[in-house]
Amino acid sequence: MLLVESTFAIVAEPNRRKILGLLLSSDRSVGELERELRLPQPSVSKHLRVLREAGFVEARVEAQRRVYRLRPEPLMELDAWLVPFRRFWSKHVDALERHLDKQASSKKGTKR
Amino acid sequence: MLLVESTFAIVAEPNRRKILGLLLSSDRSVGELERELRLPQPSVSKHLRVLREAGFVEARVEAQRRVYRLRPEPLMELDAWLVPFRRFWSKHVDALERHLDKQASSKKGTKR
DNA sequence: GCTTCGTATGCCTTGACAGGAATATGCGTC
DNA sequence: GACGCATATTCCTGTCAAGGCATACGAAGC
Repeated sequence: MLLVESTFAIVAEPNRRKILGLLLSSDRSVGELERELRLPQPSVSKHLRVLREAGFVEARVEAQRRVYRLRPEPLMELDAWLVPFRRFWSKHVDALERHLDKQASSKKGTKR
Repeated sequence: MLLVESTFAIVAEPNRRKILGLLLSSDRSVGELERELRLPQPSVSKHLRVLREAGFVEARVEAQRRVYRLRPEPLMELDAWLVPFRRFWSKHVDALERHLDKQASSKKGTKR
């Protein structure tokens, strides 16, 4: 069966992050996720299983469909891990502003 | 050569998280990390290389040693990804409390 | 210039997933 | 109860990264 994957390993998978992002705005069935992500259905089901077993999502049965919804706890764990690092970089405000400037300018298409 | 690994994949590795945690309190040489983590030296060097190439750390040369120090940017990226999820769970965690407090703005209609 | 210390790199093996295809299960409809 | 739709599971395969080991490299001291 599936081995112990940390919270971090689970969100390391790009398609799983996309699933979480979609569920952020609203609950979705497997078929909806399948279409929006343009992934084969077995792939979606497998990712959902990983997410479900790790507590990221839960499913409710609705007729023949399973509608998945987001659960906050695992991502809160991830967030908690970041806390001491946030304290660290808040001491480096200059670096922070440089970083945000770069991001903003690259979004606007302004080359450095 | 090493392939491009996402920020997420990089922190998914437990030993790398330990390295980041140690560098949080103070800069450290490879040998210090090696002893504190009880890892073989090549392993430490390899993890440091991954972290360095992804911008998590940088090294300064000090005589024969290389002293590594933390850089905030990549973890800030990770933090940025979490922002919308924080908004999500803040609606859920203290939903009850907020419900009572928000009676003043009764016209808002904040249900889905 | 040889040795030693500190660190990096190369090679190899192993294991964990992700992806694809086929198949199974489960529910609703007729 | 056969069929069809929605989802889950199984099997197989390829890939890629971590770990172990040996070795290379570079600086410093003798």
